[in-house]
Amino acid sequence: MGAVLDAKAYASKADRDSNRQSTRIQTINREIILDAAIAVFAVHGFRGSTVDQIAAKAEMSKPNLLYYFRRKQDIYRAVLEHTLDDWLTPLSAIDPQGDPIEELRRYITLKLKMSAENPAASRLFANEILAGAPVIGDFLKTRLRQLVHEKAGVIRRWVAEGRLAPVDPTHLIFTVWAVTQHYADFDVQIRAVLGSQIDQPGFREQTAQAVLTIVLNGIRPRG
Amino acid sequence: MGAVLDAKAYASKADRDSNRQSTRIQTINREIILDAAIAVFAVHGFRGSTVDQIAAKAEMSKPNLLYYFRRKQDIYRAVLEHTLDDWLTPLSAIDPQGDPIEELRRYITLKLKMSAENPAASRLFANEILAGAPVIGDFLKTRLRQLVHEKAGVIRRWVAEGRLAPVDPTHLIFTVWAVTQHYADFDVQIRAVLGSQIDQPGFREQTAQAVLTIVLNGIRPRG
DNA sequence: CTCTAATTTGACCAAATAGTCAAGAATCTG
DNA sequence: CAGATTCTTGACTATTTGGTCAAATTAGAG
Repeated sequence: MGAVLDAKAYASKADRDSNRQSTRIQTINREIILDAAIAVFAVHGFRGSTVDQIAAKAEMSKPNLLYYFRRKQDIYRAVLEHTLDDWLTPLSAIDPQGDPIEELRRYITLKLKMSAENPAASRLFANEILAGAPVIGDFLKTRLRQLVHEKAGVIRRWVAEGRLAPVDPTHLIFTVWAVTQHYADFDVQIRAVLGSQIDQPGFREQTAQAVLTIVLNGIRPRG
Repeated sequence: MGAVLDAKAYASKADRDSNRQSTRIQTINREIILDAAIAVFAVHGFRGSTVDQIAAKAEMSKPNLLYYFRRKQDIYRAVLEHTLDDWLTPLSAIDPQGDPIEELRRYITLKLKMSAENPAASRLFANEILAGAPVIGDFLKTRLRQLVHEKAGVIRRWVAEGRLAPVDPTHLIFTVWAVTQHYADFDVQIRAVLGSQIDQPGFREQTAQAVLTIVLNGIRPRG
């Protein structure tokens, strides 16, 4: 898929030195920085995060970090860029030729899995959206919008063919997003309510089962 | 219900002067400040918001604002306190004696209404939770936890009596929270995807209808 | 109206923060 | 190994930010 957000001038000193290929150290350190940055931005958002925090988490001096990404904004954009594609893949993968219930089951399961395995990515988006989507706003209005319209069309066709109960396709997609995001973003709240049982093996499967029961039975056509 | 979070020393100069009653001006200005503060904190969270922003939105000088709330923390706590009770009321109101489907329909409808009418409150919580619930953590682990356990018990009984399809009660509550919060917190994303249709009259009813269809049909026992 | 207490604010301070820079250290290339 | 390049960092600057304070203004009680 490639560059999702508009490339912004030059991100670093290394970049500015013509478009030479990245060195080994550059590759390693950029990865380290992005990993540290997503953890920090996910908790406090862009405004609430500091370059020092990211540098500390990356175990790197601040000037060194700024050697790879000249400005805080550049780190932030890079992190979003780095995560955005992955986030859309599950929806893209819904297959119009497949079995409706099976496709949606797979979609929900995959989304829940991603939320569980990479909650920081989910929280990063949540923060960006809460702040008014200053960086990914255009992306939402173009790429995301188009993808949702496309997949809503698929679901609408399934409904028309009687293979799904009558349901508003867009709101169905929103509902799935809502629930899957929730388990990542509100993890602290869920932990507070459930206590230790969240760490028991099988909790994830149990969650998936419960969500699938609620959502799928709601859209499955009555016998 | 009263004080939800632990009172923290004295919030303001006025408070410190013994527990004299609030003056007219105090009442007005505290209200103005809290209104301004919720709008600011809802967008950028605690760390990302500045006292100057709040003062500007309240059309008040910063020292004047700090005359009513001595520290940024105090404003933040007051805003959360001010909102927390309202947020729980709908769940509290679920009546074990009522009709299951009717009770849940009312709960979901009310939650959606609150999200639509006061999205800032919803986003304030979202930010607090994303930041790790530093302030309301205790509240979540005590009051919220207890309330959820109680209402989960009610739902479990309904299921046992065959008045609801088999469903995990806690996950059902989480699902409802997820969806209702989503329409407030991710408003920007929803707007980006739907475009202008979100502002058409009847959109809220349409949303409620769609959500109720998905969730309720999923838990309604099959004929 | 007068006196007191409450309210308001300009000017200020210390700490935090984004970002710079020059010089030293490590790495790579031939 | 030698020279060039890349990488790293201590020390620094300008700006932002949370919070203070004394003095001026306004509101309220009698």
